[in-house]
Amino acid sequence: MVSDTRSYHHGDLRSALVEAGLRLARDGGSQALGLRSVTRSVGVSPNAAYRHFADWQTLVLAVAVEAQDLLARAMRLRMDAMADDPAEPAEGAGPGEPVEGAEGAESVGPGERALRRLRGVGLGYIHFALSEPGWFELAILTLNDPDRADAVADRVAPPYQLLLDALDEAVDTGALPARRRSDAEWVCWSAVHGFADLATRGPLRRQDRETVDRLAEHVVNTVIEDLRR
Amino acid sequence: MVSDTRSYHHGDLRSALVEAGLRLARDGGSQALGLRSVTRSVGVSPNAAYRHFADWQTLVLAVAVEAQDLLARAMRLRMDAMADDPAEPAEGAGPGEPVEGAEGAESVGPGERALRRLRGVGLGYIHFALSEPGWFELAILTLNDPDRADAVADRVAPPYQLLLDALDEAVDTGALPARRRSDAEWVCWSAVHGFADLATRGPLRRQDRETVDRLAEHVVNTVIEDLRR
DNA sequence: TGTACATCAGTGAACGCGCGTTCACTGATGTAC
DNA sequence: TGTACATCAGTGAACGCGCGTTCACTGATGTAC
Repeated sequence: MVSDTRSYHHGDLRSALVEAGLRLARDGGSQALGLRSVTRSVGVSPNAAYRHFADWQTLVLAVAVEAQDLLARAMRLRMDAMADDPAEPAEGAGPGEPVEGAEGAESVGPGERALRRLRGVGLGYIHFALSEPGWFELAILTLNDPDRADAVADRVAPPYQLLLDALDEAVDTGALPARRRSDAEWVCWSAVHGFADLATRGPLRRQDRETVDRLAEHVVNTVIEDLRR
Repeated sequence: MVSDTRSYHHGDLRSALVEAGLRLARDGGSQALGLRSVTRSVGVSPNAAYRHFADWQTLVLAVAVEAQDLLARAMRLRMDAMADDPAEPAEGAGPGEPVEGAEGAESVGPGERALRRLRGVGLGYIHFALSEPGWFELAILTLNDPDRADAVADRVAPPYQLLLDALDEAVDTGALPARRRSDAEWVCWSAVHGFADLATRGPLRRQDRETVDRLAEHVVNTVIEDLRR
């Protein structure tokens, strides 16, 4: 994206490959991420990729990390939007507008804000999965190769970090009883991730968006409300 | 499995292929289910499969249905075992022994029984996923082909039916407030399925079994307990 | 009870395809003197 | 300021592989008369 001078040397092939991978995966998921299809999409010979990645898996991993960051970004947007206004922002997950103070413009307390951000974590996760199933699949992808997987597994996934932070914030503000904090992330993550999977690949996959959105809110609200008791 | 006379005609090639598929998928998941690998494993030429299946996807679907039944079977075993004894049965998911009245031999009320069976649904699902990840992957597999997927999607999945029944039973016995019944299956299924996915493919995948079991019980108990309020 | 013949359930060879990877290479870039 | 040369970042062709599927076939089975 830097050099427009199409020369023999590409300029920044590495980023170009990752970007192309992201573009392909958006429609076709991880399946679309062939080494040949990615290089073809950039307009470069297949083996050119080996100048920048040790092998095919490394390339896929690099794209997956990017997808994880996109997921985290979408979640953050949703969290911020919900903190200021409990009503859902107009449009889904992508790089959309944050919807400046729509109607309920009176400020809310820190506890309520924390709860809203916690809901935003879950709904952001789910809505990203629904809006960008290809990227979502990639973001949660784990490769089978035991050694390889650790390369990504060892970094704390940004989406996960957002959940942890939101839970801590909820405890700090008194919105969540401290005794309920322990292992709460697994209850939340399980419910939200499970719903996302059911809604994208599972039996809810063909339900109309409205029903799915309603159920998503029901699941997220139920889990969070119950956690507070 | 019927004819031992290894003749030119196989006898029951269809079942033999499905069984071989199950055997291969147990170790290698859906990835191991190639048309060639399955026929090879039976000792038959690749195209012989076309006498019994329209194409490769149909074969995979037949094996997936079988895996779904295995999952349901394991869940039923766990449900029955837990109904009589809240302690976990000695061994996991497979065709194990039901563990006849271990220690707490006094009978329990129908409400408590219903709750235990509901817990059994969740824990049976999770433990099957942990013990037989290959089969589990296949059981929840959905093919991308839009027309094709319906063939399996249209049947009510036995594991799902077990959940619905257990929830209804819990309401009937008064163990679960009727007002909480609506959409409860999605809360339960999301949490349990999500945990199973996190534990088999996700970040919990390398945790020791003990920790995972503890978390599994925590998640299942939390969701069910909270549902009762 | 025996024979002719249709049907069934497999075989063997080949199809085209796309994959990840390796090899020897060459054009472009930048640095030392 | 110009030239020699090492290094870098690509190319083009080929590798072996395994895949799902199709073709014409043949051996086995069972049924009608």
